[in-house]
Amino acid sequence: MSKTLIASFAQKLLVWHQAHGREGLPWQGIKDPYAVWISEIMLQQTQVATVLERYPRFMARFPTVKQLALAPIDAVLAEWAGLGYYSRARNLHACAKQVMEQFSGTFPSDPRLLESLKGIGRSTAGAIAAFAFHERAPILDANVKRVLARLFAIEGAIEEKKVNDLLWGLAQELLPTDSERMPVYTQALMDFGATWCTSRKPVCLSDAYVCTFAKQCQANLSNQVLMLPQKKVKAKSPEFDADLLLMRHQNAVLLQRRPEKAIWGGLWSLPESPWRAKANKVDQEIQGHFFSPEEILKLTLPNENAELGHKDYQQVILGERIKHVFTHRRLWMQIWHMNSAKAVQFTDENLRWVSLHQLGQYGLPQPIKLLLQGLNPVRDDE
DNA sequence: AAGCCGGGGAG
DNA sequence: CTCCCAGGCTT
Repeated sequence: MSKTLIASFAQKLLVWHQAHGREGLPWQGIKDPYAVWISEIMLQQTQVATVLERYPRFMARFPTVKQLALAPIDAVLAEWAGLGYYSRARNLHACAKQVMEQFSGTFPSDPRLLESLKGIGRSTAGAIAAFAFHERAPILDANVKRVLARLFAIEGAIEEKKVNDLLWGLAQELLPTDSERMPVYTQALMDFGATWCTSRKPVCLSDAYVCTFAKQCQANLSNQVLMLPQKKVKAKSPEFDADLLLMRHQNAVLLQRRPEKAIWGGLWSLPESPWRAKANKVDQEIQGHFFSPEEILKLTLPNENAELGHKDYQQVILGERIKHVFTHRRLWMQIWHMNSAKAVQFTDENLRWVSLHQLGQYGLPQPIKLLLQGLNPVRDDE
């Protein structure tokens, strides 16, 4: 490795940051560990533009770790709805309780202790320690992995442990000696990866600017920038079909809480059939139109079918067909509309009638939220 | 080591 | 369309 580059990297990066760093992001320059922690979790795998709107809202709703710890999980999930990766919200809540109980409500500064908390891995621990406590702890997010893989022309898929260990070692070596520089250095590193050393349109390949590291970057010197970092090829995501029951009783709709381990874990959604491998076109047309009300109930509410007796509903109407794309799956949801003559009381606490006006209090999957927003409430005087 | 977990923006 | 992202957890 280039000793010269390692020795001069932090200083050069800081000079770059002074001229080209991002400004005006609401979580920049924050010292409150709680506020730093929320921003770091929210920004995991999530775009800045999205977080820009949601971060202030979350902080206003849960201003302190104590208030977050005392809040019901449904309130946290409702505030998190639409952000995805809902284990983050569940872990956030659990972590707040941990901080209250194990650390008397004060975040520890030691990255190893931070890493012992729910939902905080090595990189997030490093970020919190650096931003809030000026600790000389490295981060290794996608930005840093890309920057380092290019600077040092590191071969091999970054998913491999050997490569990952190498990157962590470099991230540690490159840290500024002066711990007081850690917040701005960490911010600069992310800014550089996010705005200059980007995945598909890095500055070194345009003529807008000359990259600060053009003469040191091994990938640039060997014309390999777009080929690094290397990644393993992912399998094509499988496709599934599912049937969802949209049961209404006046202004209320029947919601069901999803199991924690599943996709959309812990959120409230419509009763849903098991997923099945997507059928071909002919099968779709055959199945699509021949479900009876009994069959829909049996598919989506197998254990509650008896409670929701046959006399309580009239007919089933073939509704929307919604395509939803996940990172590793594609799902086609067939919505079946039914009306219930009465609001059957369920013994299952995971089933609940919810007024259309109170949907905001529930964490709903984004496509379900959009679907239910399109429903017209029945007027009270009708 | 590999799979799982969302959603939206960029190209 | 595909790829990408201020990752971490589970198996």
